[in-house]
Amino acid sequence: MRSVPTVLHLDMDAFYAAAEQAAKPSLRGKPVVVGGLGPRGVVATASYEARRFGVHSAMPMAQARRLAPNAAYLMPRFALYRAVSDQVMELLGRLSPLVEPLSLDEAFVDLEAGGSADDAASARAVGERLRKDIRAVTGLSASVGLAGSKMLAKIASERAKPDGLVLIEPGTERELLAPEPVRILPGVGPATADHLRRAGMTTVADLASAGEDELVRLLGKAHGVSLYRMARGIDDRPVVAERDAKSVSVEDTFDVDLHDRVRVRSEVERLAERCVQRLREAGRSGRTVVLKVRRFDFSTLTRSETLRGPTDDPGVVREAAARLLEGVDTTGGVRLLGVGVTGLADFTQEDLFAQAAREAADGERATETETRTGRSVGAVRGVEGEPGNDAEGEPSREGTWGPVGPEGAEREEAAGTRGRSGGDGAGPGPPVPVAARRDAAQEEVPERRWYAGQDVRHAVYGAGWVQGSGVGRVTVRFEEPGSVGPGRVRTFRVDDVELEVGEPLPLVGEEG
DNA sequence: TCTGGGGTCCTGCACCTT
DNA sequence: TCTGAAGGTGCAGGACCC
Repeated sequence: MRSVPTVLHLDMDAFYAAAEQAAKPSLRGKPVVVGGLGPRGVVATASYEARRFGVHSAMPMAQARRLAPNAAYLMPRFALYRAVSDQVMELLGRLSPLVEPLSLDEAFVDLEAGGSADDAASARAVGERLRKDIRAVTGLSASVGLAGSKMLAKIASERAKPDGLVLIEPGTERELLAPEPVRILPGVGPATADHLRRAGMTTVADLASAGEDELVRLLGKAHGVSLYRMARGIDDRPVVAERDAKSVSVEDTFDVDLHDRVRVRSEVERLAERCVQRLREAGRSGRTVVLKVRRFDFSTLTRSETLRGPTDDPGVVREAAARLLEGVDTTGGVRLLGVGVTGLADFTQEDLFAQAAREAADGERATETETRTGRSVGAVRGVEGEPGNDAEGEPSREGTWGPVGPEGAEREEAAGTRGRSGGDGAGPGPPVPVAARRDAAQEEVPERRWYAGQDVRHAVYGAGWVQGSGVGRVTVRFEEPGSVGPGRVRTFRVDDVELEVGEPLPLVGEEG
């Protein structure tokens, strides 16, 4: 808690949807919904125009389509969002060395640590200038909250939305929070709110007057203590710049529940390989392998196994995940599978083994190697019984073809669904999984697939984006972020050789 | 109506070691 | 040698966040 409002919370307004509107002039002022387009997709972000129809984040896509049938439904394009996010984070970095990104579109900044503000007036000025700079550089609007703590800065930015700035003067927080519903406090979700409601507490004032002991009794030690403090406006959490990931995971929801046990197993192995690929890209290894299964009835269970040492070997993770699957009953069907790795380290058991081997080979300091854990390598690898898996181990890191762009893997993450269903004709359905793409590429030239919102380039008409595709045709609108007014629409055969995948264009000219 | 994906943190229980 | 308490670790599930 500070006596000056120098904790800044930045939140980009309807970020994904706003970025799409900035990239596609014909969508400006229109309802836009970004999310998974498959039958089990959900809304990631809805533009403010779409929100007027009742569409909001985490809503099933099918429901969103019923509420706003005329909205534009687009797949997320993380390469674009990440590029914009990098620009924004760069601006924040100029204000302070202490910037804590929460996601692509949100961050805390400690203005005091950066010496950029030391009272309410200077903090407000910094916030307003930041909003102007963000608009100039990205073309997008952002909301800013300023307060003496992270909790209140976040509440302030929520109140500032859209496109505003709210400063909460230190000293006024208790009074401000008292009448608010308990859900305003971080960490209070639907379950906790319901729990509290049953105990007769619906407002922050109710929590503050209930006392710490009562909240601990209801919610447990950690949650109860922190909630009591927050209810009284006390939040001492510092802005933390560096935070190491603690786990890496991948998961897929299937368009149709899987019943075939062999298929389930092959999907688990494929997910394990994708997980290890991500792990390796991050330069990490992990010790505990986690399998996640969501069954037909939405019940979810996890199974985990801790290895003797950290690994980034796809064969080891694949086999561990397969072993975990053995103990799970999948009769009735599986709608989601996931594989994750926790207990991350910057080295692998194999590194230690190699190091120990080198030292042993040197033969000079035999006693020193005693304490190393290299001896358990045999166990980690040996259990798997796959001494040769290194050769086939590493999955393809490119493995894309046709219209699936360089950020294919990211779209796959966000699409939420997999498989071949063509959807409703407005889009070609979710992208083809990496493994399937690799297999197909080896066999024959597959039909090219395009998805709604995708960037394309035509040899004659230039840059544009896919409006929809189906029955062998793809419809493209030719416009760029800087275009004046909606661009022209043309329809092509999906295999038109003059049409190719395009790169996201900067939302604002290079000068911006 | 029908519920994504990638995370973090906490709790409770079982088991093992000291 | 046996027993019980305490603490650490592994595991599973739940809640929450963006």
